[in-house]
Amino acid sequence: MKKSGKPEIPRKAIYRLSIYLRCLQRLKTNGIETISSDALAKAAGVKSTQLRKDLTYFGQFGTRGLGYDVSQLSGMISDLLGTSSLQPVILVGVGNLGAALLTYRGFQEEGFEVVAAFDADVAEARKRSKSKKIHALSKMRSVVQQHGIRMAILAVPVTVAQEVANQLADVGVVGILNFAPMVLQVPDEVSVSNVNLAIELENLSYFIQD
Amino acid sequence: MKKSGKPEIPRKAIYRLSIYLRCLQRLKTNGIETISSDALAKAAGVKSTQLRKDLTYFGQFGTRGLGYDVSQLSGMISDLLGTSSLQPVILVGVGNLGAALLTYRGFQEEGFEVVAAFDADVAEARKRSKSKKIHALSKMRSVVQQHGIRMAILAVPVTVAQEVANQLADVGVVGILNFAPMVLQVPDEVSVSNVNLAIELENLSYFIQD
DNA sequence: AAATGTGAAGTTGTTCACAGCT
DNA sequence: AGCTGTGAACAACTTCACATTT
Repeated sequence: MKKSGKPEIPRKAIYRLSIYLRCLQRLKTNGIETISSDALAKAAGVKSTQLRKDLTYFGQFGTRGLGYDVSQLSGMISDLLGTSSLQPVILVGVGNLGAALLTYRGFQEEGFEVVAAFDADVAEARKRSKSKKIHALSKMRSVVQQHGIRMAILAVPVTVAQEVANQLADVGVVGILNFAPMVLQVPDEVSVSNVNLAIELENLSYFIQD
Repeated sequence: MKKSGKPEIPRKAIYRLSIYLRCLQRLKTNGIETISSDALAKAAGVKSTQLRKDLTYFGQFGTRGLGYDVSQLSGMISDLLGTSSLQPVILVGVGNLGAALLTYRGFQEEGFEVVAAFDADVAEARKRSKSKKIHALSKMRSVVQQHGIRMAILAVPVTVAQEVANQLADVGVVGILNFAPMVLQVPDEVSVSNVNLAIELENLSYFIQD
């Protein structure tokens, strides 16, 4: 993963900010207006000093003696992360996993809209998903340009992942959430985040050994 | 995540060992018998010194001037990770995501077998998945005991995730791969690995800002 | 010559201790 | 009194430099 603009906030802090945001959103839903670093840290599963340090990387939002304004803080974090407005994304590869991700509501809930899906075999893909958004790979460029797409979810087989990643970079996608179990080679301006379910399980397997 | 037995290998090194294992398996399939730390590191997307350091945390497997024996090294790593024999796991929560994970072949390919799935509403779950493995939550204990299950994939709604996690811990599961977007509270002997797709996307969103 | 293994140096991330607001 | 903000100490991880083996 590469960072372009502000190199100052640690990668891990960014990750935790997303977690804080999730917690803050729940608090807001529950009508809670103010929260201390201690309570929020507990909800997020981190130490309170770490939470405060993470926040000071990009500003000062708290009131001493009182805590943080839930709604203000969640606004600041989502501004920073770039999710304060709905972001359009595409999904490439409508196999088992891809079809499931198309129906997954979690993305929409957190501010991402899957505006289109692509597959090498549109007919087959349509059998797996009732979604009307499925297009041939050749349509990628026009859809990306039309919607101003910057991010893609890549759920194609590992054998074609690199090739499709190249195409994505070529049509102007700069962020790839990669589900293929391999390390993608991409141009500098493209960031990749990897999700590998088998590796997660394997990891767990190590940690549960006596 | 908690570690019980060997505290000496860094968490991050364990994660990378899984990646190396994936690469080694591919090499083995392609009939390659020997590989240098440099080449393997490149395939895994890390520096070669890091790879060598990671390996020395649990032994010495290379031949100077030559490199590593692909098949021997992959054997050593999967022994360490505890995936050298097929591991039975259960899946809890057959909603959108859960149903998809049931059809996902990646787990089987990496040495995990989903032997049973559970849902609060078996009838509804059966509509989403043709799998014959779907049971009521109440059957968890007997299945876990019968198959000697130690790991579970948790894909239930966030509202019931903690409750189901408690049940899992109660019936003797010690490893949970958690897809619910929240921090689970579990007993010390239970390890949790979190996968949060929305957070991954959100993260990416930060890194692609100009 | 080619490649591994490793102590030491360097870097990054986390926690502490406490100063400073409200 | 309660809680945030932060420099400094600490811990974890990564990289370097090079000795060592085949």
